[in-house]
Amino acid sequence: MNKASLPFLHTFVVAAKHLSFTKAAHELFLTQGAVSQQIRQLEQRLGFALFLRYHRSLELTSMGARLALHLRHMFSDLDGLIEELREERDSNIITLSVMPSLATRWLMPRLGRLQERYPGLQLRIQANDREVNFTRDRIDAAIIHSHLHTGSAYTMPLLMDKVFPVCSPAFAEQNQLHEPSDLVRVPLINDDSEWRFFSPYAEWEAWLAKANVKGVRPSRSMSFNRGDLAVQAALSGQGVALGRTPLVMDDIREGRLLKPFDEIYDNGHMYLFACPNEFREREPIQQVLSWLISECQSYAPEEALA
Amino acid sequence: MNKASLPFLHTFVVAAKHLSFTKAAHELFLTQGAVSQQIRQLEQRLGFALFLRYHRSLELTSMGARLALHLRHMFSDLDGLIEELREERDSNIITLSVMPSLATRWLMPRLGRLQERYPGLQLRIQANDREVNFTRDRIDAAIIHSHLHTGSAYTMPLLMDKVFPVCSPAFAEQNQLHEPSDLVRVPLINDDSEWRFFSPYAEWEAWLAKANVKGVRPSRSMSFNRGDLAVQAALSGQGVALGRTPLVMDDIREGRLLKPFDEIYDNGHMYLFACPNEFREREPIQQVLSWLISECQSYAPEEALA
DNA sequence: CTCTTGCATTAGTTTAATTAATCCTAAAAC
DNA sequence: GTTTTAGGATTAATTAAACTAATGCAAGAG
Repeated sequence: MNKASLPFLHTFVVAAKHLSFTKAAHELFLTQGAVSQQIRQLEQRLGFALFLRYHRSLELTSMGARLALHLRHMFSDLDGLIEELREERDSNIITLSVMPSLATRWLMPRLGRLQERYPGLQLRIQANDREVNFTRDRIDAAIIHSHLHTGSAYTMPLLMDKVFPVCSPAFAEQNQLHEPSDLVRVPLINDDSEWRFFSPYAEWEAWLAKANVKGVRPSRSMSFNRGDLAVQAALSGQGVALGRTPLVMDDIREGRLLKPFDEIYDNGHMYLFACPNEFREREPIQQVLSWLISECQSYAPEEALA
Repeated sequence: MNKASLPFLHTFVVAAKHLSFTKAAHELFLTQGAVSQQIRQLEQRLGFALFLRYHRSLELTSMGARLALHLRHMFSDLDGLIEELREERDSNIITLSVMPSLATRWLMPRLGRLQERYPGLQLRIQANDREVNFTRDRIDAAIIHSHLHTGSAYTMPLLMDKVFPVCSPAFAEQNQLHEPSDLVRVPLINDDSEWRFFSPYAEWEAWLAKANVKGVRPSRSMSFNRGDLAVQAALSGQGVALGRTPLVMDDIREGRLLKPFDEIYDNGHMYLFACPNEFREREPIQQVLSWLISECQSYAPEEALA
């Protein structure tokens, strides 16, 4: 295939539709001669005939017919995609990908304020555990859990992700939790949503090491594959869960959860806003981001967990 | 989509591959400026950006990335099809579509002589009941069963298709079949491969009417959905089948089947060779056709059934 | 601070497609 | 049988477009 032949293919499709160079020329705002020449050149380059020329009529060869069919679909698919991409550009609907745990325990309770601030904004939340891929997925932006910089996308830090045990106030009272070594006596609730197969208890182990606790085996505990379920279990007094700041800050501030020890394990991760570089300037993206930032500042985790 | 943008799409794919206008220009034997302009124009016409330009590097926008992906597949599919069509043109392998009944009872026994005559010829028989469609199917030629002219393809009559009862000699003897009305006493074998739902016994009824036989109900007989099976049943003495000339001529000539009555029903159909007009001149098609014609002449049904 | 690299831009050139006019053929009309 | 007509082929001349080459610019490397 020669690149130069490409526009001729369009002419060919039109000619094949009409089975007439004259009519095709009219549709394409060309002269009959131009169409005739384009088709002739195309046939030369392809190496096979597309039309059978009769007295005053044309017929597609079987190759020509198959090529025309293919091209019709090709062009309409291409038009479809371009139309789709154009609509995307104009759309006010932002699709935001968020991890399910953060979505339920942090984003959802706050979404009302976003609507208050930007009533025209249409946000679609896509709760998803997969790592985001802006090329593959139809996503405008995401809140990701990662180190500072990730790939080529634009990122903006939102929330520090620190890790520490939490439980319900009643549970702490009942089990006399005063110092980390008291954990030996109680059920530990684990969140294995990340690194599930490689090292499901890594965070507990890291925290226990930091707190210098020996002899506690997190593996005897109950385990959930979603962070919010682990918190939920702690809330209902099932045991001690390892909370991450954003997932438990509201509950701690409002007294439903308790942070019985001071030790904090900082895994170096954070929650980041991310979007393709070229989306950074889009108004609805800016609105979402500026709202997220103000939301994170006014309810800073440090404050809540002091 | 503008027709004029089409060649630019190719440039875009190459530029997206290299993420460099300079390298793309090199691959395309153009200057860097030409690529730059093409991409700019393309972006204008599409209405959205394809690349993010940085200091000394490019990045695809998410729209650009999706478009590039689509186009890569599109071009490779197109190349694939064109390659396929070219191979077809050069190929010596002829695919001939034939109805299964004619294939087994007429064509197969003769194919040896074709190989003798044209040892280099490669023939692929595609036994198929569907009506052929040279645009849809990958078929070079066909033997069809029809009236004289059919559509726009090139056709050449091969064999008259006349219809008359046949049975094995032993069966005729046993059942004393002398005149058509004797059929009242014996099982009739039906071939409902055509018109199965509309009027499965049409041909028997037509023949019986022609022979002026009353009171014979073909519907009580056994029925096959393939003409060759009906003949096979007659050969093995199951009853009287309605033979069509080409399917039974060999068996009659060699005494395995008998034509007990003189009446013949001519349904106006015939077996025709058919191929797309543009294939008429291809050497292997000519060989097949000339062999078919000579085969039909040297073993003319009239002769065999005199 | 200078050099290099790579994209953008522009005016000018070159290439290629398009037109317009004519030719040709076969079918339809007369 | 002759004429007319319709539609594709062909050609030289025109026009439009793409491309080049040169320059500018900005950022990162040395």
